Amino acid sequence: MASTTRGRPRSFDRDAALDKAIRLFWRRGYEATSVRDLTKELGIGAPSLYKAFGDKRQLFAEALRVYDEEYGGFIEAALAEERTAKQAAARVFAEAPARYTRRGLPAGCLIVSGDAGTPDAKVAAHLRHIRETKVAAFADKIRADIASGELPAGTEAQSLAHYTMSMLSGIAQAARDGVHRTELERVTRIALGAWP
Amino acid sequence: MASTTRGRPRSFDRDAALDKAIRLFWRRGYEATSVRDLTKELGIGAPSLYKAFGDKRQLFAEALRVYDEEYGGFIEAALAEERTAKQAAARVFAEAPARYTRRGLPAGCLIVSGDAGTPDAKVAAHLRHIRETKVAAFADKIRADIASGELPAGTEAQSLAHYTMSMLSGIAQAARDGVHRTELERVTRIALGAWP
DNA sequence: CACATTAGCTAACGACCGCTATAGAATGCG
DNA sequence: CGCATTCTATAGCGGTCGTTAGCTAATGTG
Repeated sequence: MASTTRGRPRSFDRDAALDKAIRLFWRRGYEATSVRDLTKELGIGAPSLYKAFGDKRQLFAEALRVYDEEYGGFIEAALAEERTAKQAAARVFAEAPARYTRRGLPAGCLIVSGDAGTPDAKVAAHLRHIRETKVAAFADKIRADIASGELPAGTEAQSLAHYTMSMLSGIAQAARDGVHRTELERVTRIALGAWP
Repeated sequence: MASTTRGRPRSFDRDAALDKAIRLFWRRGYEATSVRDLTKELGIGAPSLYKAFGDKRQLFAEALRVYDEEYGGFIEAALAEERTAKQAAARVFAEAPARYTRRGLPAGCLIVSGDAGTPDAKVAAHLRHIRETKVAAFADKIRADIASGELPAGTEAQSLAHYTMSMLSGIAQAARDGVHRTELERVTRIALGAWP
């Protein structure tokens, strides 16, 4: 019992459908993406969507998780792989403009703007939590560098982390407004100059 | 003809109602603010709202205009009143954290996030245009300082303007996430360090 | 007073929202 | 085959969206 393959098999590729949902949420945000939009884009009926993904909120949560792994996870990668916090910041600042303006993908960042204008408090809180987690991770790496003497003793870790992530939010928003990659790269080059 | 006071007089204060509408749009954005929300908050019926302000889009446009004069115009003021672009940036960076976290007012900035998540292309384009205008105004002042030798010859005016305004977008978003004024002030203090 | 003019109220329109009951189609198992 | 199980398609639920028609109320003008 609790067998694996009983009954009629699913007639669509769940992963491919999820990827399409990710792009739709990415482009329009949670609120402006309707279930009808999703069923149309995914090429499936509403009941199939609900069977496969739960409800709209659960689908969004899963989209967020996969987005963060596949598209938005470059921040965690930089924090993990670079030796110093400043090198991580430099790498994030170098990569973000391209990430936020990829051809064939929506501009900006789902985690920055996905909850924009939704009255759904749970969705907004979820995204805020993800953003806060990223700030905290950056602050941790900064603190480690302060402790090791890599960064000056007076450095305000939390504020420098907020600075860096706010800068990313800002250029993600600019990307949505149509600012080009090369210009965003000039902006982040300036931004790195504020680092101690 | 085209007389001033004919017919039944309006039973509510139009300016006060507009101010309430501004705050509602500011808090929730264009899309998430329904006409019903507005009529409830403004204490008037829907037909009165439509008579006094046109439709929802026109009301939003008027809210934007007045917001920019009363709440968001500190950027233009700084550009006009400060001698140098850097002094203007310093003033904007000093003022913005308080502006974005005023007690009794919504957090963040209507012009930054008012169009968030709306499928209404006209509304989005309108706000984008306002944002672009502000970037351009900043870039103009930077260019003047480059011409006068106040700023180094190699300074990228457009990018420095984008940097400054993206930083403001970023902290406006952070303010919406609940980051406090004092922390935002530390962030903008860091941000000013990137200026030449 | 009668009348034109303007505002307010009730109620509703058609369209869309997220979601689902119901019935039929496709599979594995016996 | 017959049957349980699982997915799909149609159609529609109750609710909200922005907006407005139709009527009443309140004003200035004659």
